[in-house]
Amino acid sequence: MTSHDHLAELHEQAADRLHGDGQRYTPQRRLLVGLLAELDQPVTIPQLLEHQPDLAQSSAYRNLAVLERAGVVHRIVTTDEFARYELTEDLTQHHHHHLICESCGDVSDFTVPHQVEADLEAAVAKVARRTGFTVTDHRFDLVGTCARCSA
Amino acid sequence: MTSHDHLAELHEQAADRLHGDGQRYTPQRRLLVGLLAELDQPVTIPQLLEHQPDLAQSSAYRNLAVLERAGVVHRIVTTDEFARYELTEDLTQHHHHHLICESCGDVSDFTVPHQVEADLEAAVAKVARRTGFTVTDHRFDLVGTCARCSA
DNA sequence: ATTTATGCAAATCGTTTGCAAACCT
DNA sequence: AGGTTTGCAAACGATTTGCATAAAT
Repeated sequence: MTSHDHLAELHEQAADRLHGDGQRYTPQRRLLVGLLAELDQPVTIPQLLEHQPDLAQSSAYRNLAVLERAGVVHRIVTTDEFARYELTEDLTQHHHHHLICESCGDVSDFTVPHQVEADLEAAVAKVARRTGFTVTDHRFDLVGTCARCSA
Repeated sequence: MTSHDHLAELHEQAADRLHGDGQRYTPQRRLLVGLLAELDQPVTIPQLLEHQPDLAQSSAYRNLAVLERAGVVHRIVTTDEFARYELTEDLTQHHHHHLICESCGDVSDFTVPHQVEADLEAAVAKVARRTGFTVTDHRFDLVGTCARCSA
């Protein structure tokens, strides 16, 4: 499967989810999805606008909110003042976690061994049972200093 | 050891850390530390002001920032618009994680079995080695709906 | 034609900051 | 006195919203 096919499939899935939510897959929404796929790491809205200066800021906020409600993008809040957006895990095919750099604010992805992930899941299930909390998502993020900033 | 002793020790440790950072342990800072100890869960500044309406909002923000720099409190950002504050783990003696309710915004603590925590630590160390990232903190939080909200 | 999306500018709201009075030491 | 902390009100800045225009169906 070529990268082009991947992209085509991604857009198709995005369109499906938006339509399922009664929304259109407009050119600008398609553009945002394409950008997020290309950048392949959680990005802020200012970063998106840098790549695409002709996007209106308010429309970017609005469309990312629409995409989030439809389950196409995921919004993450770290430690700084900007929210970051990335494609949802089930569109990118891999469950991952985040390395959050407190110095430059950058966020990158990492994965843990399958066994560790399975243990985490088991612990989550137990906590849920014990507390009556309904878990929809878990986050296992590392906070610190990235290689570039500590150099 | 009585709860009174606990509190006295807490204040002593807080004072030490502030002094080590060249700061004073003023009555208002002591009040904030006492409140956080009493509430025993991450709270927003509006919540703190509810409990202590005579606190000036700006001073609360400023003093919590001072306490954070001195390592007495920890600031956490969840999914809503408010930052939350709690005493740092080494002052409360137990490593814990957070249950974040997307419905009411409430944050409560939970712990996982020691073995799971150890596996996590090992995975963290491996990722750090592989990526050159210096890890100062990890967060393992569950996002979902609390028992009260799903009732 | 009617509904939905877009872009601009203005509003919102948690948080930060300037400044003068109160408080240490 | 000299430096710090406090409280008020004003400023800040990321995000949201009102409204008029432009697409889309």
